[in-house]
Amino acid sequence: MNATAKVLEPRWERRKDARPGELVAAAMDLFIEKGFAATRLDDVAKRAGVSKGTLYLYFDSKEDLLKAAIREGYSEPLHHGEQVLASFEGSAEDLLRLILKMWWEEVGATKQAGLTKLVIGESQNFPELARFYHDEVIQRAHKLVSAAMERGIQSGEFRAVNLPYAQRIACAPMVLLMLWKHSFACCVPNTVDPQEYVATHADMLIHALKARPGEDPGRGDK
Amino acid sequence: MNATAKVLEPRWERRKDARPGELVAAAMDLFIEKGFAATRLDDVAKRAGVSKGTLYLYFDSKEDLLKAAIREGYSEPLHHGEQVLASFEGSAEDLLRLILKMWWEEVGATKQAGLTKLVIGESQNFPELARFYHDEVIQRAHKLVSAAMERGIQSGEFRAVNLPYAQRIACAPMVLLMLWKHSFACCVPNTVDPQEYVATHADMLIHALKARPGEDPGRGDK
DNA sequence: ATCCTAAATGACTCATCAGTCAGTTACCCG
DNA sequence: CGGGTAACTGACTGATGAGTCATTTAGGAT
Repeated sequence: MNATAKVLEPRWERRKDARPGELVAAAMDLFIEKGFAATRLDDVAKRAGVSKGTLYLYFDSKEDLLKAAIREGYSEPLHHGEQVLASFEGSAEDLLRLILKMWWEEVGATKQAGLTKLVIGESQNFPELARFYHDEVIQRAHKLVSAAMERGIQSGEFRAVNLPYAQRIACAPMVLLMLWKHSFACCVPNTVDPQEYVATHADMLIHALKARPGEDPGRGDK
Repeated sequence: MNATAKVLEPRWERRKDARPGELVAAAMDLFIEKGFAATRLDDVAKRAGVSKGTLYLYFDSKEDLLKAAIREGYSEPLHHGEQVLASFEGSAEDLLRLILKMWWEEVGATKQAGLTKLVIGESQNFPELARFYHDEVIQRAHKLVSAAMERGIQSGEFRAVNLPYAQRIACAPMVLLMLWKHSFACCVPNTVDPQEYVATHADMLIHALKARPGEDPGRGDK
């Protein structure tokens, strides 16, 4: 070392405000990369540039850290989707296509998509986490898609499908593509082009929903 | 027990042929119930009525045991599906509806559905397992659905959709319902009726696929 | 009856890691 | 400048569970 180092270089800094965010970011990366059980809190702390003790100054437990990562990862794209829904002025078809496109661009294509897999995998071990994810993420996403479809049904653009189920079925291919990307995609590369997948899904969905003169209107009030 | 017991009752029996099957059955139950990491091999052995040492006479490792459980769980329903496909004589619509119905009855509604979740969750930690599942289960299921859709396209009953993608999109809601049942269903009960879900999916899918006179026959582009 | 061997046992090792806490030190305030 | 405090450290504990292996014994062979 040099002469100044032993005097000036502090071994660490006090950064109370920045720590939680840095820890959550590190945790998100590692949870997504390795899975929940296989991620060591020592590694999370190291990546965030602190020791494990510091981690426990800001989070109660490993589960608490995961919950924070989920909240962090999904709140923004969901908020964006809700804004678009509120302000969009166009056909229900275009709205639905836009929502699917945004879903992929802002969640599916990002690393956050991996969080979905985590939650599904850990839901048995952490029921409270599952409930949290259900209420804060799934419900909001479902409301978005429901609202777009409902708009089309009201205007007569779509058939009167059984909304709570049709809406789930509209979401399923998007969720499964996210899961695919974080499970089989690495073992079996280049099998799915997300662009084409989402485009095909949107087309099939619209085709399934569009009202056509002289046809059965759907099974809406089953 | 009785007077003869102390002489005649053996502490254990030699049952070389029956052990592997019993161990796999026990492992499947516990893996599905608790997840892979949370399942202790001591418990698997206990449920199968043997000690952990015996387990290692028949399986190399915990991963090996999981692989055996997967092979055991899916080979029969897949085989049944392939038989039906080969012998079915009817419209492509009816074939597709039948396949979805069988999928739910023979896999989705049974405990085996939980294995899908396991594999997705552990795919990062065990890439070889992921590849195995992809080749032995996913590929075969995809071929089934593809073949049914292809039949409809050939006969002019269905539109000429982008088959590799449309087929994935047809499977996605089924897979996601299986995952739902083994993740959020226990925390948020009674939200989804599988019968109605599968019925709605089948209707939407057929609606999306059916060729109609005077409409664009092709890939649903605008 | 008794020998032989392989099926079965279960106590053991050893590595892992979440969570703790007594001690250390940056940095603010007077 | 030098005291106080709260941010930070990292060695430690305690629990857990996969995988091992020396020992026991069932049960067929002779």
